[in-house]
Amino acid sequence: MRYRRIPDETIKRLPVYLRGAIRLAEESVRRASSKELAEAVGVNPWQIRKDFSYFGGFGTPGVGYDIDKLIRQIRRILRLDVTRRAALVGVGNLGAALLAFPRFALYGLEIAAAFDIDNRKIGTRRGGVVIEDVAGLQTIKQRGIDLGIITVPGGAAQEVADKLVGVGIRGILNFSSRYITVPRTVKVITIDIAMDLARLSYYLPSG
Amino acid sequence: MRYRRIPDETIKRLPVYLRGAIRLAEESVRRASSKELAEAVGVNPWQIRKDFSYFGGFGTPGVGYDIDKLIRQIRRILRLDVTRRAALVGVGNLGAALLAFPRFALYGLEIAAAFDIDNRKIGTRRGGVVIEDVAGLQTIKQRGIDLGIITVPGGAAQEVADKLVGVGIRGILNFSSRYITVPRTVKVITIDIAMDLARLSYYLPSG
DNA sequence: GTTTGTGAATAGTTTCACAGCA
DNA sequence: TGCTGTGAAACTATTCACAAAC
Repeated sequence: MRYRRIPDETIKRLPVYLRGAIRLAEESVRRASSKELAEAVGVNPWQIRKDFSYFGGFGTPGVGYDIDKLIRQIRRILRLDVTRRAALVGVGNLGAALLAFPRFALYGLEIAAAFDIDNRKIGTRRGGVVIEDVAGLQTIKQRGIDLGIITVPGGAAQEVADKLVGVGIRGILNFSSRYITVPRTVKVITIDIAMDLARLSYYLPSG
Repeated sequence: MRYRRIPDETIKRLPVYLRGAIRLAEESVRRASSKELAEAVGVNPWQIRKDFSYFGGFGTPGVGYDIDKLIRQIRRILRLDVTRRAALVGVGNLGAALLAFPRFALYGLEIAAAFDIDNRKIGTRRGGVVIEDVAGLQTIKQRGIDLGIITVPGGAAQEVADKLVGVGIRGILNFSSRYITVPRTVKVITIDIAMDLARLSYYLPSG
């Protein structure tokens, strides 16, 4: 395998493969060919093989992929072999739902702290964490947190992002309705649910 | 403008432009150049101009883009000029949060019905709709609903997708942890929050 | 002078086809 | 024989540079 830059699209698919592999493992599947994997995750076989080839290939010719090994390898590439801790800012409806979200642990993720500005919420418990005043954001780096989740209203998003960057966060998941500006060293992934639903509308047959 | 197939990536950016334009309108901005728009939405100017050019171009050379006209045009392209109605299936934490989500109306979207299998939830009101038994899914097409939102646990996702497709839904937003198989005439957009957080981990500086 | 719209050039991604290994 | 890994080909998307419009 010669070195080539790894396509961003490949990185986007790795969690999809991980999710599929974990599910197969739960169903006690030990081995799968790229064709079988393809069926489980909805990506075609040659795409899967190509993606894995960027990392040297995980499979055995004539046999396929060992599911447990695959899970370990993808976890390692995504740096999820050690549990990643995230801080969530903004415990509204969506924020509270994420705090109660059961799926994070499966991927080696944990929401380890939650912050809000509402005094009525501060000090109360939600899904395993006690909600803190945003002033406490200062402390998150010492607490081993290196991901931020923004679930505040659009108007407050940039300010929160600045704070997160200020305390040394390098990765932000932004659920707010605003585009946020950060230094180039910080990676932002945006999830705007309303926007995705809006996009879906485009594909509908006219009428 | 010669006809060319519209890139999928362009379609993905249209809601981003719409979101940015709506925000500028709220701030009473009447006109913006591609450069100003670029700053507001985080996409570079030539990309914006190219994207708009697929639809014939919306601007005036030497002047820029009229914000109100831009909003109308993008709404029309995304077929959001008439309010789109969606049915949500699975009123758990995430489902309930989406029912209370304020942002949909801005894009001409409305969650017009919610379904669950839990008798304790059925009949109760959440964010403007009364939760119905999933058996009632049969009726949604008559009620002018043509989008589906799946917020059920992974194990039930395919079954719900089949039901939605069975009653004539052509667009599905899938929040579940499973890849779902649908006929080619149906468009599925997947949002897996845990997966996106997992991907974010990859971009973190090692340590 | 300013800013759009777009063909051409560049860059990036997917698909193919098959050599090579189990 | 069956399946992986990968160079090369085909395709798709982004960036550039500038003519045309205001």
